[in-house]
Amino acid sequence: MSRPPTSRERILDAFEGILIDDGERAATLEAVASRAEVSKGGLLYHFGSKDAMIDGLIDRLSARVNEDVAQIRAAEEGPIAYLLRTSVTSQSPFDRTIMACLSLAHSAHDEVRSALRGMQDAWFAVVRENVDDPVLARVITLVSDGLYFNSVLRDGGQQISADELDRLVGYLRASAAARG
Amino acid sequence: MSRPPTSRERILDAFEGILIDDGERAATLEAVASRAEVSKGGLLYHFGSKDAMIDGLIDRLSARVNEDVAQIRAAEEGPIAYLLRTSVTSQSPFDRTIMACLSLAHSAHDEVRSALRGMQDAWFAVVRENVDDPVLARVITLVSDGLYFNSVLRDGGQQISADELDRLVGYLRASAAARG
DNA sequence: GTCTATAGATAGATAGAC
DNA sequence: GTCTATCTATCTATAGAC
Repeated sequence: MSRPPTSRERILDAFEGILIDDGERAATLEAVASRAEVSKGGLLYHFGSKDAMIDGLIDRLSARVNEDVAQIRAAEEGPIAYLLRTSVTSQSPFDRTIMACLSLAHSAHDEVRSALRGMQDAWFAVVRENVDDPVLARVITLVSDGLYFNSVLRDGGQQISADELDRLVGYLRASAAARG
Repeated sequence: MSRPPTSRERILDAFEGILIDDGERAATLEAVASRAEVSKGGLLYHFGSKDAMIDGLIDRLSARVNEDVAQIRAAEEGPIAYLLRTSVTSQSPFDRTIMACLSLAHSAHDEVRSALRGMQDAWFAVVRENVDDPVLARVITLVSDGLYFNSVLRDGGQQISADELDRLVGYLRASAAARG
């Protein structure tokens, strides 16, 4: 387990880091290579073009979505609580991949948006397995989306507090218990 | 009223259009100038730098937020319904300004994020004027944020349907009537 | 107030040595 | 598998004519 990361993984980590910290425009091949501590030529050996590097990030997102859905299903506190708590950015590898893809979503890259829609659809499906009322299920997934939206605009310190998140989770779980 | 738009306004419109259609990277001075049908030099007479153009967009956002908050307060169907219905992107000038600023929010530009946070805070304050329960008020504004989040990932055709939006509005208004 | 021309920096990508 | 050197295109911004 826990081998030292390959160059390929370090490059994707660096790409994510620059996208999160400084946005899409800053994520040049040179900047990514420098942060990953390889040369531009070295980077281009692993990803033959910038588009190929973006495809690599999309593949990583898809893999992590699948792991996440399995964890939502298995969560001890229940799927609603797990989904909402993990929607407040915690700097987990999965969160970082989501935020990085989000910063690419506005560009012409349709594949990134499509992968993020797939993530949303998977989340809605898991919630529906546990919430009969489709309107309430939509409210829950939209609150989750709203928490991600806020992560884009607010740093850790300005995010929703643990207390308020607890009350939010309690409110929506109670609604689900009462209505569906 | 309804004078022909000034060059300044046409430049901001073009800037928004490119940000929405093709993302931040496509919004070069040359592309904006071309879409606004002025030369690069002509653009730089009105906005001395790209940062100045972004500041112009932020000023436009702030002005339109103020108008919107007044309209939420005056809305006949009530503030909750008005806020949620206008959170589904309708291609109104205000929506376009929001989506354009959103595509800049991931970059280093802190002022853009700050202006968007101000918008969210103003919305939350208006909702709180009409919803006593702070948790429910937070749910409502997060659903609104979630709808904007979805607008980034989905075109008009894929967005939430009018029927589902009606059910959503009905559900949250009923919750507010029952609890606060 | 709008234009053309151009400077200076930096982008993505290729070639080829090691 | 990683590097340096280099090509070409494009970016932001300035200068100065009209």
